[in-house]
Amino acid sequence: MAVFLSTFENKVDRKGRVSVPASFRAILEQEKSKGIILYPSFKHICIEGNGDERIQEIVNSIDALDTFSDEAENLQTILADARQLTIDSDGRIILPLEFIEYAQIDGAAIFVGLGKSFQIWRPDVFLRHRDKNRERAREFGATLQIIPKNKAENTL
Amino acid sequence: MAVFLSTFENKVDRKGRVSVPASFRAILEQEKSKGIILYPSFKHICIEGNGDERIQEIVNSIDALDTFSDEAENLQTILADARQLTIDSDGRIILPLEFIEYAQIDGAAIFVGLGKSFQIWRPDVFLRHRDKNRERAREFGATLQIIPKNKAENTL
DNA sequence: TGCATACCCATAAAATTCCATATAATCTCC
DNA sequence: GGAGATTATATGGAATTTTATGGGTATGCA
Repeated sequence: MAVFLSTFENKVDRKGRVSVPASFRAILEQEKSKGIILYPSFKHICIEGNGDERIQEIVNSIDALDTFSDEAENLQTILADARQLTIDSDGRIILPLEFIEYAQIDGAAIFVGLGKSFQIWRPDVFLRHRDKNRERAREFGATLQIIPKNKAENTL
Repeated sequence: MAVFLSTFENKVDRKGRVSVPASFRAILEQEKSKGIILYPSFKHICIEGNGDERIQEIVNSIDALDTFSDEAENLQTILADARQLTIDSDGRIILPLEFIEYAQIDGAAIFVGLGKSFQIWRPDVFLRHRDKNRERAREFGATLQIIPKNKAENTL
């Protein structure tokens, strides 16, 4: 399985266009993803990104829940806030204004690979976030649990 | 399968006409849906909408239930209150007066993608609803369980 | 006739496609 | 192994197409 890796900083022009890193595009293509799904992060001031199979998983999860439950509505919030964007022939997407505003992006954006997904940040905000994370990791020591393949579960 | 995603605000003119978002139209077309089916929401002050396919699922659900159960009656109410509307050559529908009144729509409407269905709201009412949902989702976001693709095959 | 609906057209804004170029990465042949 | 050639990537701008929306007109039914 190919994963989103590394970070790339690209420019965002006046129209909100930004190149998707070539290596990310290659992964999406391999997944046969028609486009790219973006939605605002719950936790951070950044945009979360996935191939479109992730959305299928969310829709299936909603179906498995009681239609009127709070859990179903929580997941529907993601769908309502998400946008499916097509990658143009030059490998670019247009960042919708609401995402540019939410992530405070202006002139440039950083794509951060997180394995199964990626994030898009305003560069200086991301650098501060990374520094904080590194410091915390040093403090507590990174105790990463590797989950056996057959027990892996997805959470947001 | 394509899903209804994102939110779009469109104007409602004096005749009650409103453009169906192009991406929603594309999904209905792909489903070969003859039109668009709307009915008032049980839970919220808004209109629920979907293509023929989803209605077929609701009909099948009713069949599977005890004819005299409360749940069957609820679902039958949906069918009784539902209207099938045609999308005109410009991609618009005419919102029936009873729905405009129920959802208190006046001048503009927001289409909200929820995966297999969507909702139509009065904009300011929806914004309040969304803020509430976002807050709750953020609270519980970390525990949202997404069903992995291979485990979701046998739902619905 | 009067109201509701379908159909047609015009236009402005937004999205998409196309083209050009500069820079970085890769290849090829000597 | 290295210089030049070739390809891929990122980026800017312009042209074209799609979408949203307002208005008008014909059609039909009560």
